[in-house]
Amino acid sequence: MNKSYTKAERTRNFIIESTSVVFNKKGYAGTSLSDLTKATGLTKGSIYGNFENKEEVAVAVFDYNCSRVAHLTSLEVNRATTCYDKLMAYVRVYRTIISETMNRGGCPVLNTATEADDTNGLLRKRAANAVLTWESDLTAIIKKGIEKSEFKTNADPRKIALSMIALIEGGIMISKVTGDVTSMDLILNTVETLIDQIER
Amino acid sequence: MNKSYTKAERTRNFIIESTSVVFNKKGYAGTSLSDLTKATGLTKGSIYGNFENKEEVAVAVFDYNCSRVAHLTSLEVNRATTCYDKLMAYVRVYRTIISETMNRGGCPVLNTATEADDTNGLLRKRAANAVLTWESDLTAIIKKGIEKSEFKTNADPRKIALSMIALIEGGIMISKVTGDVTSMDLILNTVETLIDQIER
DNA sequence: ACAAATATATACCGATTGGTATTATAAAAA
DNA sequence: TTTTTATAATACCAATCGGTATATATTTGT
Repeated sequence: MNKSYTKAERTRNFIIESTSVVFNKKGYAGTSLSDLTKATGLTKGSIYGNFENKEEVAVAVFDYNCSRVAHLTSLEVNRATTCYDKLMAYVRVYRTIISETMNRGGCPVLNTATEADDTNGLLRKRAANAVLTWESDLTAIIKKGIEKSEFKTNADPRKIALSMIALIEGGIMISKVTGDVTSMDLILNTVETLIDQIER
Repeated sequence: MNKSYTKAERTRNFIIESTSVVFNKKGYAGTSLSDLTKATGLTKGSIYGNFENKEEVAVAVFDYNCSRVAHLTSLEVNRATTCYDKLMAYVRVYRTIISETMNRGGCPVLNTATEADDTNGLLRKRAANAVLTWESDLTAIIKKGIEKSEFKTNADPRKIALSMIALIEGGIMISKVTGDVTSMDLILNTVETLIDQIER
């Protein structure tokens, strides 16, 4: 009975997965229902049988796109033992996934944040939450690093956390729009320097 | 005869100025012709008498929005005498205009880059060019600073330039989506540190 | 295997999209 | 001031938009 996914659940996931790239590339306003039927091979009726409206698909897709990155990140962060290495894990992850990220339309957080901040409250809140969660994850690591005397006591956790996020997101934007991955590489070097500088 | 602007030129500029915010907030795909008639008080016929299509308005608006920031920046940069102070001028400018930038829908380069990179070649190229120009402006200042022995000889101009841009653009995204200006403030502190560290 | 329940496809809806002739009006040149 | 030219408004176009009611398959529990 509940040993397997129901048909609806599988279709729902299928819709989410097969529209995840088109939504991330074209954005919420730029993606039409016909884009969704084209990407899935399903009809409008089938999509609206599993989702209330276009917005609900977009939100589910945003969550999915974020969870993909979050999964890879937590995998690498949890593997690291020291706080220093946990911070460096973020750099490693983004060095690894930058090419794939660019092929999939860029960072979903950046894309959704810039599109939705003035147009769609639901998506804006979702993107804001992703940023704030990321920030608190990083500050937690830095604070613990200070406690464990890995990091200097005068390090500003929020400043470091926000600067890391800004560098990574800004770097994706630059590399993506210019089509030059070396930009991201140099910017990630700066992130490493930033981390090195709070080491005791 | 050419002492004043022709009617068409004035209308063109009027359309650009009065749609500059709505385009920056809603994006290219999200802005409809009816948004343009609403913002201008003009009719479709009038707009299409001065522009070929919606894309041409969007491109002109992008140029206008960029020139606004570029003007303020060059004013502050040209006032500065040392290369160190020229770099710091960027921080001063963004500290000053962050609130207004947020009210006007965010940074046009960031917005256009993230929306157009996979959807609109013309706008993508425009945004890419804005980033590359900004990069070369900054690297020129840093290189000159190295020549003049203001900056360390081992400073990597492109790395510093790209990191400054990434921090500023990422900072705008974070502050805008979370509605918290203090984020941008802390991130601009990191930009200052970055500049301080290449000083001899 | 068979009903009941669920999921998908078909066909349609009014509204809005970007865009265009054509008509009316206002500005420039004579 | 009149005539010519350039500009703006009106009215319209097919296509597409997001969304829905209904009919048809397809799962699912029995």
